[in-house]
Amino acid sequence: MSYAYQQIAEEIEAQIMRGDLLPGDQLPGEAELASKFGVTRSTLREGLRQLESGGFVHRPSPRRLEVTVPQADQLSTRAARAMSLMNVTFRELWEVTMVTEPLAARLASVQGTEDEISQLQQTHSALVSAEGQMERTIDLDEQFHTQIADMGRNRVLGLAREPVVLLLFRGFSQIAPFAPKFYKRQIEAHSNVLGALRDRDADRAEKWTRMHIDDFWRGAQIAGLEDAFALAQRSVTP
Amino acid sequence: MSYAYQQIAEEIEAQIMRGDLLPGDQLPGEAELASKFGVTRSTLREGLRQLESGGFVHRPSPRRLEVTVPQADQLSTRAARAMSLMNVTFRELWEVTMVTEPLAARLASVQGTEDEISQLQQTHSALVSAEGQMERTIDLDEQFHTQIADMGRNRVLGLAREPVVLLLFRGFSQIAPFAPKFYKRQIEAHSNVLGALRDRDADRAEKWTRMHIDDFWRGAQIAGLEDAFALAQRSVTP
DNA sequence: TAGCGCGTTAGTGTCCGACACTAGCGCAGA
DNA sequence: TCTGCGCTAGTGTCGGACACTAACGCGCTA
Repeated sequence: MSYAYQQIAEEIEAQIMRGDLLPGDQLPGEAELASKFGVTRSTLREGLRQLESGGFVHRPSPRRLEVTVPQADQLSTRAARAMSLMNVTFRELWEVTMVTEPLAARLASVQGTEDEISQLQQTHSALVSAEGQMERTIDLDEQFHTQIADMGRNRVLGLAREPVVLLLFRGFSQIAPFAPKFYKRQIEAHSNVLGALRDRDADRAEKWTRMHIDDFWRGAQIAGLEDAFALAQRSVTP
Repeated sequence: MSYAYQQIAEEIEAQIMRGDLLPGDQLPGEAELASKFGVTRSTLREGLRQLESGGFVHRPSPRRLEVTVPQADQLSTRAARAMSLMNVTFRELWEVTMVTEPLAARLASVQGTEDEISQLQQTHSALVSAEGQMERTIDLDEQFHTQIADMGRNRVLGLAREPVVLLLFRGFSQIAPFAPKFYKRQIEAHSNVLGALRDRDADRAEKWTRMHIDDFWRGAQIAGLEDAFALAQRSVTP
């Protein structure tokens, strides 16, 4: 509140929240902004960095600074890292996932398009043929669930569940060695969820999802992970 | 990735995630850091601003820069503003709240201490005596639910629900004028939830919470808010 | 006339040096 | 030993500078 760079960031953020600046709007050059706020470019730039990392502005090209809506994946990554630093346990993650994913499935069964369902089928097929490959299985599992969440047309659910699921499913890498048959059970569960979605059967989709997540939990118990800390390791994205 | 200030922020953040830097650790002075990274103070400071706004470092005193875990309320505020900018609807918020709050109540009935229950009672009493005062009712309502969520000892749930509930309950200000009797119904519902928690009755606590949120939704329907956008207005915190 | 290539220019990322202000340390005095 | 004061180091801000390049406009050519 007291420092100039902070005031600048807050002021511009407030203008965005108020609607004075709309996503897509281009901001003036740094020199102009600096003189408008009565500070040096160095100071102004510190404020801009803060806004940038908050996701309120970004540079589509080096010469263009424009207002944006914070991106979902940026928020998810931040949240996941924060949770990891807070040493949240798999139990905490699981308890939440037990309510978000069944909801996602229910919504998807109502809102999902045929197109999305066949895309989901493709992801599922890829998962089937990845049996035994841990890293790939984790990625595809996460993708399967995220696709379902997207089908539900609920961005709030998307934001709330993404970091949680991200951290939880990473735990599969610690479960798989203890229970190799989990690959098969996972495939079977996904297959049942997919079928329910195809039939537009909300209750069945929800029920199978719940059982699926519950099964995951049994795996975590076998691996002794219940109260272990979940780690956010950045997966290599080449 | 390419700019120096960004590399610095990423490098330090990585050290924190990796555990090379632990929360509470003090960082060297800016001059020393700058020379360590081979950049000027100005450039280094831009990186620090980015870390600061990400919640990874903070200044307890102007002379001390230390590593921190991102604070929950900071993340919630960011998420709430992002959701608001994404023009999320009350329907989306409600659908998620319908699963988070009942879960919170269930966990609270198991994990909550007697002390916390009596604190909750106090919040409830304050709500009763605030009947008719909209702003105060909204604040106390949010506090009541947040206290329950905290009782559940699940930080993931806390992070996931906070921004959602924050935005949703603000909508009460648009419902109240249409349905003045909602004050009474809210008080009654809270009272029932409180009773269930006192009896450690998880099912009843969950059920009443669900009904309570559902009731809220009926109010939103009466006010025609179902697909209206939820706004994140910063409440004045003096 | 329309399309293309090239030079110019404005704007960004980074650097350098400087100064006021103050938190926190050490030292001197009681 | 405790208290008060000056000093120092470190932060926030300033002003100016320079290399590099994206974007614009201009003229040239077909």
